[in-house]
Amino acid sequence: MDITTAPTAFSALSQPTRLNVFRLLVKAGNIGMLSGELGQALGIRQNTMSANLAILLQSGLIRNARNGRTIRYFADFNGIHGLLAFLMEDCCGGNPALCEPLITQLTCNPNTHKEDNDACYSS
Amino acid sequence: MDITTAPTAFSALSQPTRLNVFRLLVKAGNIGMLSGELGQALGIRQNTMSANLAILLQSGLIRNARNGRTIRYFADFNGIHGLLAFLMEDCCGGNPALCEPLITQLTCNPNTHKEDNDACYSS
DNA sequence: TAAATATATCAATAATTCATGATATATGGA
DNA sequence: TCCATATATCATGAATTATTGATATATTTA
Repeated sequence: MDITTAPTAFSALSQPTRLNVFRLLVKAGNIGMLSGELGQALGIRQNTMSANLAILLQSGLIRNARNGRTIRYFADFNGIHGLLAFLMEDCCGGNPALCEPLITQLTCNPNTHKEDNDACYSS
Repeated sequence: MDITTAPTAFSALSQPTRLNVFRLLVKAGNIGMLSGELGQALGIRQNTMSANLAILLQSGLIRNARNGRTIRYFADFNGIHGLLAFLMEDCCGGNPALCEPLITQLTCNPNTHKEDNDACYSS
């Protein structure tokens, strides 16, 4: 993530439908949601949803996987982590070593093995 | 922060100059930077910088304070925290109580009293 | 009060983005 | 092979956004 790619990612989140989609996918975690489910949940027409999902995909904040006729979308926690780390770089008075693990915890990643990310799942 | 205000904040970060400004202010912490310093640091004309600062101000991600002829700008860590908390709401499999303190730590707030926010400053 | 400095506002044009209707592609089932 | 389902792509017009030159406002100093 750098100054050329980060604005694209923030732009992807700057539109209400796309932000709603993203938040639904964050909540859905590694279960994800189908394109049609997202459209139905948010009351968005098919082609509009498709176009907005394409913009989110290109931003690196979500990913997808086809399964038969359906395509399932997921939040991409690696991409989210990269974006937030870039945004908050050198926060806390220029001590990135301090903030980095906090960002990692914030964006706890259901795509990784559970044992790599216990903070996300332990009580 | 809600679905009507968050897109405005992400839109504010979706433009390279404004994202550079924001990151400089995050690094500057409670020292902040003058409008003119920001323009000089980034090579941006005066009125363009003023317009972009106004957009960031309206987003709630930065704040300012006039001091004589100059106006000093600061990252608004309360606003940042609100935005990221909204973005990542119910992350980690729907356990907001788990993620909330992580977001709080991520956006450690130099505006608050040090003793309220030790994680940001202790080694 | 007049000049200088720092920043904001205005008006206009150029560029970008958005939702939509129509259509195309991909897959599965009869 | 034909049809139905799920999703993507295309072209277009409307709306929004960005930058710029010019000018205005606020503050300090002479």
